[in-house]
Amino acid sequence: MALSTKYDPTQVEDKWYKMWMEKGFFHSEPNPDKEPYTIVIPPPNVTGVLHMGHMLNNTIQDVLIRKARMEGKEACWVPGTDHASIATEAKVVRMLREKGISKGDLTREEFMKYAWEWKEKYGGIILEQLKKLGASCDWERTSFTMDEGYYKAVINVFVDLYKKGYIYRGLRMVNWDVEAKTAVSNEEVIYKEGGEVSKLYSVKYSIKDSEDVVVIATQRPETILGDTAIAVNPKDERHKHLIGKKALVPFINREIPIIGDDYVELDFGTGCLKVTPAHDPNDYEIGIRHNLEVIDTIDNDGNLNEKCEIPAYIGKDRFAIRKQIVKDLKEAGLLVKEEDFTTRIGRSERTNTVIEPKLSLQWFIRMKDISRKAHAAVMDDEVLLHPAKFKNTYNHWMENVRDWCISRQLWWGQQIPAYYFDKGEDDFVVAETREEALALAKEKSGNDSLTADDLTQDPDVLDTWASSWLFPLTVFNGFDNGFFDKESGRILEGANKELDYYYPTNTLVTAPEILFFWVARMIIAGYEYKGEKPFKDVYLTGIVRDKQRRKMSKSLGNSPDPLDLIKQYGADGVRTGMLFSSPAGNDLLFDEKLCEQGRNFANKIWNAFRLVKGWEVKEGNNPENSKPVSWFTTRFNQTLIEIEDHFAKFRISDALMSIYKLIWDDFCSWYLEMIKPAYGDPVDKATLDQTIGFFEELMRVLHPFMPFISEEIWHELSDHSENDCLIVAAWPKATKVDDSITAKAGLAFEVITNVRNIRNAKQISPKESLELAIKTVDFSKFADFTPSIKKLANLSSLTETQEKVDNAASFVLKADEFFIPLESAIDEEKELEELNKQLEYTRGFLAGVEKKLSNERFVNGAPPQVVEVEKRKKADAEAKIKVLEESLAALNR
RNA sequence: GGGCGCUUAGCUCAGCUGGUUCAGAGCACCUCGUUUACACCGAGGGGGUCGGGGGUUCGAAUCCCUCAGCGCCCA
Repeated sequence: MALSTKYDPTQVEDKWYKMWMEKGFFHSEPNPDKEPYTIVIPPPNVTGVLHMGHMLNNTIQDVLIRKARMEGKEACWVPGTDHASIATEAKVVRMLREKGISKGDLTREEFMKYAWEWKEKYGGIILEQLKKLGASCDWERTSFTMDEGYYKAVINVFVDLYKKGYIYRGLRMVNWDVEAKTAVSNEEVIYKEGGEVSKLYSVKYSIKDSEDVVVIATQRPETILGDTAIAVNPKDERHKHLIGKKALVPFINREIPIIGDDYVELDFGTGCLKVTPAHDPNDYEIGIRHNLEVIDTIDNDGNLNEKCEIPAYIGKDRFAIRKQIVKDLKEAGLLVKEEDFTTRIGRSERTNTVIEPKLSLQWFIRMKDISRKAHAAVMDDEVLLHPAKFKNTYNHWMENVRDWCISRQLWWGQQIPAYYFDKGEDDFVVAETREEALALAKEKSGNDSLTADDLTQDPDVLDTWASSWLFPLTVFNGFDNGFFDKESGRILEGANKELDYYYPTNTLVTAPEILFFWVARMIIAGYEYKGEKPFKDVYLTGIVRDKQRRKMSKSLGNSPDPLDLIKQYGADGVRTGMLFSSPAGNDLLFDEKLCEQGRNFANKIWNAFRLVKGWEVKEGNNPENSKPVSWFTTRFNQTLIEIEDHFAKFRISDALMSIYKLIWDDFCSWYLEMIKPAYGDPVDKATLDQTIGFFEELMRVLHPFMPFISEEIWHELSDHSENDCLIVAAWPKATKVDDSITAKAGLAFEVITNVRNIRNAKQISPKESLELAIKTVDFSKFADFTPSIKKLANLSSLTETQEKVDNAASFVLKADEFFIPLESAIDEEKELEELNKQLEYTRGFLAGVEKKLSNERFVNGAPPQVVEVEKRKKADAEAKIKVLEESLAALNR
């Protein structure tokens, strides 16, 4: 059999993924005999394609779920996608525009048809791509946040929260596009680089019952008529005497208070700020702080309305009025100054029109009470955040939790189930269906003649997070009929087999940037509806950045295509590369070299497999190999314990590094070299069986990280029946082993390294065998590994000596002296130099230890074992110094 | 402006409640090597007074104070 010296993942990976799918290894059903282990995927946006963040995130989830599966748990990883209302709607609108269709020309139903078509076409891309990565999701459970059942769940919850009094309508500043006559999200507002040229006007307001005036600076004089205060900084010596007085709005002479507020910057404009709560987000905040009146003078189409109180302005465009009012102010002698000014102006991505900040009625969830349990859960470690530093951040957010605005002026999403039966602010009802709404509306209005046609459903949809916060409940149909009790507003216990079995899930793996948007809210929903946390552990990954620390993004073009990477390095290589440098919560500075390292690792494993597979076998055993075998058994078990510890602490990259070193260093560099038969010789059956056994154990431990190559080698190493796949093989359990052998092996390795070092220093070929003589009081301690030392250091003999050996290279370990006789004369000069260097270092070391030991307070104060260690260090150093001094004396003779 | 966090080898980072994991790992680097599983490799090696200063302690990368620089979140 001629196996390639290079491992080729392309064939192997597709083959095994297909096989795993066919055999249904990914699928889970509730099984009372097994402990469940559940992960719900952070559902990727339907608009997206796979990016490096997904790669990292899903690799970690796959590692966890595969390990759990091997541990014999009922492992269930639920995949899904998120409808991402803003992003998706923007994409669909753009797609339509390219076709020459404007959203405004479509009915809601027509638009939704296009949107669904778009979703069907592109919405599953990421999930398909995840399969290339090896993600072992239970694809039969794939969920989408706008699925029929999911949609209903979201509506159920809205109605329920409304009934419980958590939902209310309130004012909020939105970005209003006066041309499209719609609110747009922050993401859809474009700010031109470097700002836009505008003017800053200084305008005189008179002060009531006084000859004084106050001069304010404004960019938007057309909003003067909506002013409800003038603010100055209370620290401002120039103006603070004005606080408490009243100013008069130009032309209409409305009295407005002069207030003090820190928001006002002393050196901007005149230091006096006109406050127009209806037309500026900051002014709105000031308005709330000072309880100011809100006067909305601009209509939805951008024209001034009757609230401006000046008939000549009513019905005219805001920018026309800006010109007009500047002229009027000038004529009235109220305009003090007019200067050029560069400012940040937001324009609508869709229409390029200047965004009008506009107050509108939105839906909110009152957060304080509903989040109380979720807050405590994290603080009390009921839900564990990894790394724990995020507990602080979480605490801070929860303590200052703000009400959540859940309405969005969009169509793609769950339409808010509120129905208006008249124009008044309170003339609405909330119900799951129009029929129920009608009944409620009749009752509320007292008008029994209302018909379904008289009801108008709120056109807005819910924030996407207001659906995805239900994800861990909804993927198990938590709100379906029969499972959700509408009276109590609780999910029933014992009714839903799946939810009862899988919930709470075990681990959530996600990015810290959505700790509040998503994670906190899932915890809130979990306690509100199930009375139980949604997950036990939250693993927060870092952000994948490029080498310049920039976040990898498509728009920057600094992100490699993950599928290209997989083609180049194999999924195993890329997974390993992602994990190599990603401690929890730390950003990952991605470098393709990491994937290369992963690929090289796969190749290393492959070649170890080729070696073992290539040996001829003879019956019997080889006693010389028994110590190497016990040594590796010990190393394996020690490492396994280490790995379990890393996993318990969610240190996935450390766990991987432990395996990496176990395979590369311990198994390949030491163990295989020790038991390897001479070229052309067969291996004895006992050693081969042991070695194959080790290899299989290594593949088990490797499998969660590199599922493909491990599965491939598993089947090639020995005969496994068709269903005996590594993916469902048992995870090894650490057993108690003899640790003393590692010290003996360690000594042997040290000897080998020193001999090799001498070879290197003296330019002696590894092919040339050497003799080694040891001057020691206990020669027997080398016995166990003598064959290994001879083999790996290429020694023709290893003997004990009572005397120093002349004309030999030498080295010292503790009190033992090692001699390698050389044919050519040794360079005494160099030898002296080397010995002196070592002596100097050891004397310095000894001095330090002695200083410590002569300190009475150390000897009395430190724990006995610490003092003991120092004493041993002292003895070792003294012995070594003695040997070194003797060697020097011999050389100087 | 409020809050959180970071600074350890050229790079990316470990280092939990102070003392044998105490100065570490991986990568990169340097020297030698086409030897018989692997050059996607092997053998060996160099490199940091743990951001600066002060303090607590017998003992500090680790605890406290302070200064400097950086990052993130919220406004």
